[in-house]
Amino acid sequence: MYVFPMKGNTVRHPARAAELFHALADATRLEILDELKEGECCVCELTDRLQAGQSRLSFHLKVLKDAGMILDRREGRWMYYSVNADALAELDDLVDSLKQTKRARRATGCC
Amino acid sequence: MYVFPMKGNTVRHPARAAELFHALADATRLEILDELKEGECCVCELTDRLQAGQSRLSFHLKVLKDAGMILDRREGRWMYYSVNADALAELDDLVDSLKQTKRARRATGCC
DNA sequence: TTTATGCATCAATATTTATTGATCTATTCG
DNA sequence: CGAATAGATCAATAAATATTGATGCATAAA
Repeated sequence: MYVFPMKGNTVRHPARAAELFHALADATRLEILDELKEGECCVCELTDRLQAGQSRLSFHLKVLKDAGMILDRREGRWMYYSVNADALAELDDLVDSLKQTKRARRATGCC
Repeated sequence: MYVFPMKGNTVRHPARAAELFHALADATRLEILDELKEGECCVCELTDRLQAGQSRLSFHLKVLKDAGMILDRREGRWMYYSVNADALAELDDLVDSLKQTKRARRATGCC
């Protein structure tokens, strides 16, 4: 399981980077994120919008949540999910690190 | 299989986005990319550097190549692999699109 | 033209991930 | 309280991925 903050790169944290990318490596999960980024939303609303079964969505929501991509919040009997902005920032860092050579990383003193 | 250019976002191309993220969703493949970004490199050198079997590396190199993440070039009996800069740009676009709301996309006229 | 090398590909297997329907839990409302 | 609802979790199965060793195909050297 991940621990924030995870400022860093794929060299130092390949397993964590893989987990984050894995969470994004599924069309259903990307569609969930596309819904959530419009604003937080409960599962029953997602089942309507994405025409997907409840247990299927719960499964994918769990993958996203375990990877830290989304946050959840209970309100009565509803669970509201939302995109985790920290994870998006982490993703930016990871993608940047894919572009940096060792030399560049040494230069910036990062990792 | 992907087709460049794939300027766009996860909303329009969730399957392609998933393919690209999937290619990155494995620690071995990330380590391969970390090597390749220092410069192009043949398989036999990767087996040394990553202490991994040849067929295993060939498998992962194929995943990366099919996703468009890397390019290959034959020279004599060696295959040289390198990072595909276009794919890194595409990845940037995808990550950006994860952050954009529909409203924002409409505003920029992108997709 | 034989032999060796680099690497792709295959076959078998193991492991992981995804889907479906069923069940369980928590919460709310009568 | 009991009934209804939202959603997590489980069990069974299916499907996709990964690993290993073997085989095959080019290229190159002898």
